[in-house]
Amino acid sequence: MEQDSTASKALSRSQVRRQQDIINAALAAFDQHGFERARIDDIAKQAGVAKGTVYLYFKNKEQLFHGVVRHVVEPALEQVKHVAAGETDSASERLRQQVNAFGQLLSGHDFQVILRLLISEGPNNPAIRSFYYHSIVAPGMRAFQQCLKEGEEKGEFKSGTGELCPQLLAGAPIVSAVWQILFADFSPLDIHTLINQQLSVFLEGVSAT
Amino acid sequence: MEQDSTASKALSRSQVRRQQDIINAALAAFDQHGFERARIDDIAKQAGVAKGTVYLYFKNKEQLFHGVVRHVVEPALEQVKHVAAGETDSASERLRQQVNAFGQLLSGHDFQVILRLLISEGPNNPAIRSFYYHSIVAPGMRAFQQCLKEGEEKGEFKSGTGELCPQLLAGAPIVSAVWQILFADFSPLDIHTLINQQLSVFLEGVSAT
Amino acid sequence: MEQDSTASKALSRSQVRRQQDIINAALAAFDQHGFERARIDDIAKQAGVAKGTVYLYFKNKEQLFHGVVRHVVEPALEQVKHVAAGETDSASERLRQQVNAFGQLLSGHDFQVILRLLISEGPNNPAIRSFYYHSIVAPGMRAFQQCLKEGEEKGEFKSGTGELCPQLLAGAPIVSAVWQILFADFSPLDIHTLINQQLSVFLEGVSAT
Amino acid sequence: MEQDSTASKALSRSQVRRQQDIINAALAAFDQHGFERARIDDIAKQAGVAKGTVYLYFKNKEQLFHGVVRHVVEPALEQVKHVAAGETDSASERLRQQVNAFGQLLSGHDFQVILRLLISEGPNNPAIRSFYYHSIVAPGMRAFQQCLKEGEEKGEFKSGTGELCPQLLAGAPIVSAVWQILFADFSPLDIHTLINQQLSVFLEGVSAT
DNA sequence: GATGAATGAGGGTTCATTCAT
DNA sequence: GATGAATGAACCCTCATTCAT
Repeated sequence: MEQDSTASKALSRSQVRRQQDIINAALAAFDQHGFERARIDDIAKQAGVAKGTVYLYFKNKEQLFHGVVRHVVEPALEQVKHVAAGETDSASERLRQQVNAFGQLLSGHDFQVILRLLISEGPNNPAIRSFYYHSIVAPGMRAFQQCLKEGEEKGEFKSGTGELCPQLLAGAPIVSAVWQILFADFSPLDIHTLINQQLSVFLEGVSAT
Repeated sequence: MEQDSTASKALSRSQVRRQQDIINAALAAFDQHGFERARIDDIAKQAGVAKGTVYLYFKNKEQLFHGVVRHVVEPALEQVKHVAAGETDSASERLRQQVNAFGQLLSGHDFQVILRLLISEGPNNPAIRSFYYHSIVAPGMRAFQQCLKEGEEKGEFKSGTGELCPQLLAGAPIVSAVWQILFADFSPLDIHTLINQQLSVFLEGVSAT
Repeated sequence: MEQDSTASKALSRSQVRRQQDIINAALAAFDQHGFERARIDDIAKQAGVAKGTVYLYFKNKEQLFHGVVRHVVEPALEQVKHVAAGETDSASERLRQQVNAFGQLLSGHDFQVILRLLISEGPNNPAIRSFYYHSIVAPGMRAFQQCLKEGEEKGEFKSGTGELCPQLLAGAPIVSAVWQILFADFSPLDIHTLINQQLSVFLEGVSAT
Repeated sequence: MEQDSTASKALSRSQVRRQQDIINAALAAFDQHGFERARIDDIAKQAGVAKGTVYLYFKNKEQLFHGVVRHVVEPALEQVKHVAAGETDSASERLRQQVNAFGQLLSGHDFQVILRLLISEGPNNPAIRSFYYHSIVAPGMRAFQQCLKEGEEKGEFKSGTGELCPQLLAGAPIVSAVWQILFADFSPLDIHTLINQQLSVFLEGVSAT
């Protein structure tokens, strides 16, 4: 009944647990050393299993990488749908919620690791890029655009707002995450501050009057 | 006296040429395969030198990476200074120029490669991050902030604008570059369009009236 | 009392069946991939049992190999005794029968597989070589020699024939089998043709007059 | 001028020496343990080079195997041509020479090792089988058949001899080699004795009278 | 200075064997 | 007894770096 829809084979409770352990160990190792330098041996040790066991759950290192990405991204999908489906009257308010939700995701450490891994390995890994794009990015952009359009139609936003690139709204979250990855130890940057500033300026900039 | 300020030893004309060849070959290889997977062997072949020769110019692969980053970043430093020192009366106009210049940089392929490499290898390479931060990023952010402050003082921008994070203005260029790296083959995104939209909305949002 | 003389433990009917299944699967796998490259996993799957089950019937891969060899060789032992004990008057005729019987064995696919495995693995496996030598080869050679001697004594073969190496008569069957293993796909060779030609020439060459 | 016709790349004197060392070490290791169980590490050590060096001379273990086979087989090709081109008047005499030459080859340890390796690995390695068949076996068989035909035409051999399978004459050498590989430690068998006996009986069996 | 053959540590992956269920 | 998940030693091959020429 409560079959996991994405699992290729039915796994027992303890097997699921083990797989999670391996994924978490891999996430930590990828974070610390990057994909290439992460050692399967270390991941196994960290997960408390033998090296060979990793290969019972993932065909090879690349599939393990896929597993890690899915593990971090999938829980966010629900959230994305939920926020996108929000039914607030005010377009501004919905935009605030959506951008904040997006920022919430990218402020989490795991998501930043995935972003970094994606940028590192993505160019040689179209499959993972495709998964990420179609499951998170494209829906997110569509939701942003929908807001902009509706806001314009309702007269809340000035004319032309609906034609803006939705990527504009991703600016603050993305910049924050990249800054966090690269420059956090030279100068801190609070992601929510940045997002709020962006939202304020943006909404002011597109408001109808 | 005719010592090159960054090189540890004086290089003859042909040696400089050779070093450039190696750096260009390395840039191409790092772009194509990422830092870890790029082979010194291939780089040497591409540069038309023997493998050992690479080690005459760079102590090891990591120093070669540094060389590549410097090679791409240094020419931009002049430009940054120049734009920052621009003396246009209008703060809006200077901001436009500065953000456009920043976007110009990040729209170049080489700079996108460096951004990607930085995100990939930076976390394990504080030196390179530091170099990049202090030579490009910090000055850029200072220039942005200076504009915002002056604009507010002159009454061109509304009160509070000078306290905004300068990173806000990096949003469009950074998002464009990341998008280019990851999603260009799923959906195109023109960097200049995005920057212009961001500038319009932003300036509208902070204008004094 | 109803103990199987070669098995270490009494096996039930269904267990014997299982053991046979495993042996047959192993024979097929050894044939297809050779001993080293054959996977216990595949053998188990092919035999319709779990991997661990193989180890209930055979201590390890080498013992499984022994089992396979015995499985193919043992049924032939009866035949060898029977033919060797043949009581035809004519020495030529008995020789014909014996060599043909030998050829019959070696024309079978299973026996060719065993020959190949023996040549591959025998050098590192004196036990298996010894078993094969003492159970099949030595008796066979003795039977050949007996024929030659009796034929000479009876005046059917010329003087000195009894001193010929009995291995001479193994020529055609062995060459055929090796040819089959190695060169069948470049040029066919019919084992029975070769044996008949050998017998004709040989008998002509040793006949008394 | 004295360029080696088979080498893909020109090798210096010392490189040729090194390649020979590696081949010899590999031959010894393959002999002792078989192809699969032979360790590149051991081969390198035995050859007095580092493990990586083996891969400078051979792309992988299989190419090393090819190299070993060629190394043993190629020197024999000259001999084969020479003997096949012999111009003795008597067909019997030429046959004697040819079979003895064949036996000479197969009595050498190296050739026996190659035979064993071929039987072990050949079934999964059509290329090596093909090389062996076309360079040694087929020419040998043609030479035998030519002798038989000419002997019959000259009236030296009885009618029908020209239609015999040439493989008949390979009997003694092959049986000797296989015996040597498998049963030498149970019962010795002198290859030249066997060959001489085979030749005597055969020639007696096909002589015209 | 330039070369490229040689090095050898290192890592992903396989697979015979074990053992808790 | 039967299972198959878990183990971890073993091994092929790669590649950054060195150094004799």
